[in-house]
Amino acid sequence: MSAPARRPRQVPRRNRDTQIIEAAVTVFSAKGYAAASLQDVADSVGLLKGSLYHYISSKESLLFRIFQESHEQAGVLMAAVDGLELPPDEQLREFVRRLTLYYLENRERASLYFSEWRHLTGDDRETVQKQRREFDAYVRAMITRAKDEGLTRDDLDVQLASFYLVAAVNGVLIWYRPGGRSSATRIADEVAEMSCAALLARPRR
Amino acid sequence: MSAPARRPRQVPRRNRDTQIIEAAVTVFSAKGYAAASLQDVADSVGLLKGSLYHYISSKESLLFRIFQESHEQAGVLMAAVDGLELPPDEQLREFVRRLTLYYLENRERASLYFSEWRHLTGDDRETVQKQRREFDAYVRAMITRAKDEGLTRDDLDVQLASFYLVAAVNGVLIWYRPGGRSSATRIADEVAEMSCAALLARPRR
Amino acid sequence: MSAPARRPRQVPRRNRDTQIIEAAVTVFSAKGYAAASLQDVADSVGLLKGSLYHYISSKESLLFRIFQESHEQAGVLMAAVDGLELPPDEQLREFVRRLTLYYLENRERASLYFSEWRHLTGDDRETVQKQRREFDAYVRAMITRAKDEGLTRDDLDVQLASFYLVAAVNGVLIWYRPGGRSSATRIADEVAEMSCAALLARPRR
Amino acid sequence: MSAPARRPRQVPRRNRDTQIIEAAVTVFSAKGYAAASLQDVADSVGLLKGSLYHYISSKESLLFRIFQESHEQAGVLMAAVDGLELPPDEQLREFVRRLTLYYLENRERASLYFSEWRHLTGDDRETVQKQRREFDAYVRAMITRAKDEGLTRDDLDVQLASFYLVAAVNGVLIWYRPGGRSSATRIADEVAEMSCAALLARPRR
DNA sequence: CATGAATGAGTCTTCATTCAT
DNA sequence: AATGAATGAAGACTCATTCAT
Repeated sequence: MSAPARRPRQVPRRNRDTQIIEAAVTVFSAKGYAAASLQDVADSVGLLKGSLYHYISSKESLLFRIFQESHEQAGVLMAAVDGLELPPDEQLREFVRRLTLYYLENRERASLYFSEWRHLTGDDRETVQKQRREFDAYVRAMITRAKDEGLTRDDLDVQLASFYLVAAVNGVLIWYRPGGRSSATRIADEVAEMSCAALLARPRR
Repeated sequence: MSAPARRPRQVPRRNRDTQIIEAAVTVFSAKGYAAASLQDVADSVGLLKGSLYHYISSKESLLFRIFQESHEQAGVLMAAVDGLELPPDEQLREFVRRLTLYYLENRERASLYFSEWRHLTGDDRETVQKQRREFDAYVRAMITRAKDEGLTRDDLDVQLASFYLVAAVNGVLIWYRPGGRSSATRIADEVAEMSCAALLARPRR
Repeated sequence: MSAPARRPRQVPRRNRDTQIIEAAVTVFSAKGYAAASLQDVADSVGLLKGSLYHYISSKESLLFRIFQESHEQAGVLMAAVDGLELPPDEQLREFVRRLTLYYLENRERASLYFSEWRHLTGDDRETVQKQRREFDAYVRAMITRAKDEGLTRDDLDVQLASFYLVAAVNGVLIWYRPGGRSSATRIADEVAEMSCAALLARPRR
Repeated sequence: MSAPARRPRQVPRRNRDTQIIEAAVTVFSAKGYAAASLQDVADSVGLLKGSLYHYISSKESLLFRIFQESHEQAGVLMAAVDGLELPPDEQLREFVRRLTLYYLENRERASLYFSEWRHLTGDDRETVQKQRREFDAYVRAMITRAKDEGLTRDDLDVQLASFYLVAAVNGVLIWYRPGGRSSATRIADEVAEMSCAALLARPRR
């Protein structure tokens, strides 16, 4: 009794919030949002189910927060690529390369972003859809610029091409399994190469 | 007398089995397998929840049957493409075109196949994984042949390229929304064009 | 079409009724009445579940009919033993011997009789309870006679002794497993020997 | 202040766990495990069906826990009898007496133990079967010892006799109804007397 | 902050029973 | 007699969420 009140947790308390989000990313990504339970999340941060509600307001809000993080990171990536001020074809290659790398390093988060948006409702859903449209618009603009400069096939359907591009790059989330023969950089280079080849006119090399 | 006039029930009977599978495809695809309930399926075919069990043995088995249908259809498609006996590059183009068309016409079924396999367990899961590996092997073989005949970049990573290809084509399931400006054939042609461009060396055109 | 209408079943139709009861005895005895399903019974006679209702009016009635058969057989046994007109001690031994043999030969039926009466309701239940009381009365009368003739301990509690006897003999239903070292007759003799020793005063042997 | 006045909840709390087990013993014993529902159990402890799962992990596990308690109590009983270090014949009598008393005082629990083990599956079942074999082995050893010291009939079949003994004593669970003419001790004495008479050679009295 | 007990609605599944054919 | 589709009620179990302590 005389012992000074000690923090009983050995787990460093700093940033329970972050811990919870990370646990949720893992759990949701492993089982799918709908099939995952908050119990799983609570278990993996060493909290009781009920205690989670000190940090989140609902299961859905937890998902939303994960999405917001992904969105921010995508924003950073786009800004960084823009900052390079490259010509459209090189920008495209660089964008694909960086996006691929980002995916490889954040597979769980990114997978959630593309497969579980369905489970958001109301405003959360609209927010995310708007953000996704912004992302698409960015890609479309980039390709449009390339086309305007004659770097693509003349008859390229920009909308279709940008969808194709995004899906092809996202694909890495599905098929990549860590520990394969190719390094992340190698994969990113290859994906960028193929994506550029798909969209751009033959470079004179 | 020779053919007694059969009252065709006003309830569109005849193939409850098929009805149920189709309803399940729609429901699972709309809400996700885990979030969808058999209640939803039962409602949409006009049966009580419990009555479904005359036709299925479990929710998972229903998913599995949907998968098996998709698998069979994919088999038909691969056989048809093989039957054309085309050179590798043209075979690739034709394969992508047909697969895209198939996806566009069976969006729900095909989406399930790629996003809900996680919810299969035991033998069902293994069966599906084996089938998926067969599909991948088919694609890989096709690309390998193209590479062997010098139709691709010399340093193309076949494994990586085949993953990329499959994902890019699958992508159509994510972004295509019916009623858009482009016809299905147009889309299929474009997707095939981009996919070939991504993988094959520049043809002399 | 020209072939004469044949009985399609290879299973000899004669006595579906009996078949069903026998199947029910086996199924109920294997799983317990409550846990057994009519599906199981139907399967094991090669009928559909719904078709059973041509032969039975309810699951409970099926149980009741099994009980009635057991009751009749017990009646036959008691009558046969009575017919021997033995002195009480020998009658007791003979009764136990024959009852034991009957149990060994009708383990499933007899087990049901002692473990599943709970699931009868209303009149069925009362009927069976009355029959059981008759059986008890028979045993009690036999022991009373033995006591009256000084063949038992003087202070034997007849009621208690008859319960004990019945339970001890019934026990064979629990522990006997066919294929053991002892023959049925051997077991019956031993059980009779121990039962008589338990109840009767030491014979001068 | 030193001992803050705790409001003892009006709901008789304190050991929900124990309450639940006891309610289950009563309910399972009254209706049979298979026919009893957790609803019944929940009702009788004043909880919602789903809330039971804070305390149990499944219906079967609840049954298993009941069994484990019975097993422990049987262990205590055997140890106590062993502790008396009696000669085999007196040990047998004492064992039967105590076991009978235990049964009379724990009729529901003990009945479950003998009639519902069928509904355990997997490891639970094996555990219980092993425990039952241990119990049988104890009884067999006791009778073997008696036989070795010439206290039984020379040709006694020990295995058969021990089965008979156990069944005869268990019988009390079936026929005893509280409130009868005989006290528990009286019954226990009588059962012990009859059981010893059944197995042992006639003492010189 | 954290607990842990409790809720209430919902999920999949089973099954005795009915009935038109 | 037999089928097989359908019912309706119930059962075990799960889970997001709340709240007194």
